[in-house]
Amino acid sequence: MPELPEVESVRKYLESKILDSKILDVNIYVKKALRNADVLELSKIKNQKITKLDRIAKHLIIHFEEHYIICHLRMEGKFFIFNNESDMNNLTKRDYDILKITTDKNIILFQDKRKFATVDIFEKDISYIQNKVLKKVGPEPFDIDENELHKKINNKNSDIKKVLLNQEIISGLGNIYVDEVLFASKIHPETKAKFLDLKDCKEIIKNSRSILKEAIKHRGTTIRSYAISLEIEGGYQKFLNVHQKKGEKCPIDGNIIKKIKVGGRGTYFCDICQKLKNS
DNA sequence: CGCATTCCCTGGGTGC
DNA sequence: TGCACCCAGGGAATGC
Repeated sequence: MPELPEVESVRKYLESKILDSKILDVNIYVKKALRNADVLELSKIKNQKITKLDRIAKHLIIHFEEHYIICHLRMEGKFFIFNNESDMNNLTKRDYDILKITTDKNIILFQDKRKFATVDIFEKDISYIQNKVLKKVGPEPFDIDENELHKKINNKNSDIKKVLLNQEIISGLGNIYVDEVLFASKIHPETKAKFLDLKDCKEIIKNSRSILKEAIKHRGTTIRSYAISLEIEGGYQKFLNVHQKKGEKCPIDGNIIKKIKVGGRGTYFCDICQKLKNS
C-alpha cells in the first residue's frame, strides 16, 4: 500500500518523466474519483504545463501553471508513463483507469484496481493551508517532535497503532510502517496512547524518521500489488522486521511473530519485545 | 466531542 | 477447472 515512501518514489519518478510537459488532453474514467469538481473544471488543465511535482504525506500533488491536482493512491493506485497509445494498450489493462493525461511528451495514466483512488483539483492561488484536503493532514514525523506528539496523544484512550494511522495526528505512516515503527520502538500496538510517556514518543518519532528515510532510499516497499510503475519496484520489503512475518522469528529474540487485528487492520508484532503497558 | 463501526471496491486467495 | 466465499485496507461517513 502506498505510504509516504512509496508516494515519494512515485513523485520522483513522475518528476523525471513529466516535468515541463504540456497537457494536450485529459480524461477521467471514474467520475466519483474526481471529488471536488466536474469534468469541465478538470479540462482547464489543458494547454497548461506541468511545473512541479510535490508531496504532502501520502498525497501526490501535480502542479500546472494555473491549477494543481491532488492525487491519493489509497491502497492500489498506480501511475504509469507511456510513450504512446499503442504502448499503453499493449502494456496495461485499461479496465482500471482512473485518470489519463495526454501531454506533448507522453501519456500519464493513473489506475486503481479497487477504484478507491481520488483526484481533487484546485486553482493555484488556493494555498495548502487553505486547501480543504491538505488542511486536515497533520505533520509528517519529520515535522513534529516528541513534546508535540505527546501533547496530542496523552489524553487518547485509543490503541497507539490506531492513533498513528490517524493522518490528522501524524501523517505519512500506513499499516506497514506503523508495525515497523512500533516494533523498533518496543511498544505494543494495543497500548493505549495515554499510557505512553515522553520517552515513548521520542522513540516513535526517531524510528518513524529513520524507517521512512531508509524506505525512501529503497524506493518503498513492494508487497502484494504495490509497484511504483511497470519497471520500478521498491526494495524495502527486504528490511521489514515484523510486517507480514507471522510465524517467523523476531530478529531480536527469536520469538514467533504474532498477527492480531487492531482497529480492523492486520497487525504484526513480537509479544516479547513489545510488552503491553497498562499505566 | 471521542471513539467505534460501517462502507466503499474488487483482485486474489482459499476450500470444495 | 469452476464456483462461492472471504479478506485486504485508507479514509470518509455514520452511529453511539
